[in-house]
Amino acid sequence: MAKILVVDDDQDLRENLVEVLSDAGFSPDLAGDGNEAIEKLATDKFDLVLLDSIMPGMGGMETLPLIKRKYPNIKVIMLTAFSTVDGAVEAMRKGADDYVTKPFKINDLLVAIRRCLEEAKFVACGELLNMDDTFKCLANATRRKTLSLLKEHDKLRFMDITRKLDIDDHTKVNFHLKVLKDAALLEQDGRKYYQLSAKGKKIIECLGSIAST
Amino acid sequence: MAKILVVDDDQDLRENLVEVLSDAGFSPDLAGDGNEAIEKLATDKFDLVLLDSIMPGMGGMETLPLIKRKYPNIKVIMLTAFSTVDGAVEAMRKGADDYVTKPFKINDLLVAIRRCLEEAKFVACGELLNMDDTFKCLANATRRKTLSLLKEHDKLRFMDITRKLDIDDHTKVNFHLKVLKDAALLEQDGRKYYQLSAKGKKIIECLGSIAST
DNA sequence: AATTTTTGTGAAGAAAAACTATCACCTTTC
DNA sequence: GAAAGGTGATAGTTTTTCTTCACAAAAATT
Repeated sequence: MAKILVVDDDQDLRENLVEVLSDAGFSPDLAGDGNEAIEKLATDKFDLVLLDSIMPGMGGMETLPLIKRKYPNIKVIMLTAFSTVDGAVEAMRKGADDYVTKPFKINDLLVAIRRCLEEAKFVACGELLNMDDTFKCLANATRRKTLSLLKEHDKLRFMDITRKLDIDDHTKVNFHLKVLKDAALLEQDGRKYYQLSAKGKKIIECLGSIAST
Repeated sequence: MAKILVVDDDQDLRENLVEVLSDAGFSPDLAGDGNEAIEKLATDKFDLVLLDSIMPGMGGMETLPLIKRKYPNIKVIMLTAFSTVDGAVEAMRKGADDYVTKPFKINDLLVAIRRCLEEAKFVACGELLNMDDTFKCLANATRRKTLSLLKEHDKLRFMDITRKLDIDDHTKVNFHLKVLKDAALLEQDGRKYYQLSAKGKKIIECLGSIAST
C-alpha cells in the first residue's frame, strides 16, 4: 500500500530493492539522484523515501533537508555506505527518520521501514482532524491550561480540573470541557475521568515545542 | 548566562567540565545519574543538559526520553564513550539534539553547545508569542491557506494572494491579512510583498507535522 | 434512613468577539 | 486618465464566550 521512493545511483541495488519492496507489499518507485527524487516527489505522493547519502549529482545529504522542508510528513531513511557516527548524527539533525548502514540485511531495512510508516500513521491522524475546531480550541488560555494539566496528570475528574484551574464556580468550566470534547482533544473514560485523546496527545506534543502555557 | 546541567558519573570529568563551562560563561550544575538529573530539572530551570549515556543507576539513554517528554524545550547533548552508529541513531531518535563522542575536544563540545543554544533561542521566540492571537489566526482555513501559500512561494503581492486563494473580491482578503499581520505571523517588506515572519515560519514548521492544509 | 453537600452536566440568554460584505479612497501601472 | 493593485473603516451578521439557572447522581453527614 505505502508508496516508497528509492533514491540510489547503484542500479543493481535499486532494482534489487524494488523487487524486495514489491514482495513486501509496498509500491516502490525509483530515482537515480537527488534532483530526480525532487521531481518525483513533486508529481507523485509518497509515504517514505529511501535515500542514498552519496550519489553523483545531488547527494542524499543535500537532498534530505530539501525533502524535509517541503514535505515534513514524508519519512526519510538514509542509506549509507561509509558510515560514521558524525555522518549519522548530521543526517538525523537534518531530519532523517532513520539511518541504515550499507551493506544491510534486507530484514533490518524492512523493520526500519515498517517502524517509520507506523509513526507516520500516527502523524496522519492529525491530518484528519478538523483544523478549524482544533485551533479554535487552542485559542483560549483556559483550554490550553486544561490540556497541559491533563498532560501532566494523565487523568483528572471534573472538580480536580476546576480547582487546578483556580476557578471558583465549577459550572463555568463545563463549557470549555465540552468544546474540548467536541474537538476530540479530550475524552472521558467510564468513570468520568477526563483524559487526553490520541489526537489531544499529538497536539500537545507539537505544541510543547512552541508554547509552554 | 545559559544554565547547563552536567550529568555524568565520572567525577573528574564532571569537575573538569564545570570549570571549562564556567570559563566559557555558562552556569553549570551537576548530577551524578539520571535520577538526580530529573530531580534537578524539577527544581531548577535549565537551558541545556549534557548527558552521559552510560551511568550506574539510570543511564542517559533511559533518562533522555524522560527529559524530552517533560521538557521538550530543553536541549540535550549526549556524551558517550562507546560510540556506535546505532547508538547515535537511537539517541537522536529519542530526541537528543546532538551527540558527542568521548574523548572529545573541549572546543568541539563548546561548538555543539553554542549551536544548540542558538537553536533554542529561536524556539524561545515561540514562547513570547501571544498564543491566543496565534491560534485564533490559525482557526481559519483562509488564513492557514495564506500561510502555506507564503511558505511555498516565499513572497507574494496582495493580488497574488487573492488570486491564489481563488477569491474574486480582493477587498475580502484584506481582513484576514490584517489579522495575520496583527498576530505577527506575516510581515511586509518595503515593496509591499507579503512574507512569513520568523514567528510565522516557526509556526508553519510545527504545523507542517500535523496539518497539511 | 434521611438529608445535606459535593460533584457533574445541560441548556438558554446576554455580552463580546470574529467574520463578512460593502463602500470609500489612495497608489501604481499601463 | 483609466484600469489594476492595495488599504482602511464601518455596519450587520454570525460565532464564541460568559453567565445563570435547573437538575441529577454520588458521597458524606446527621
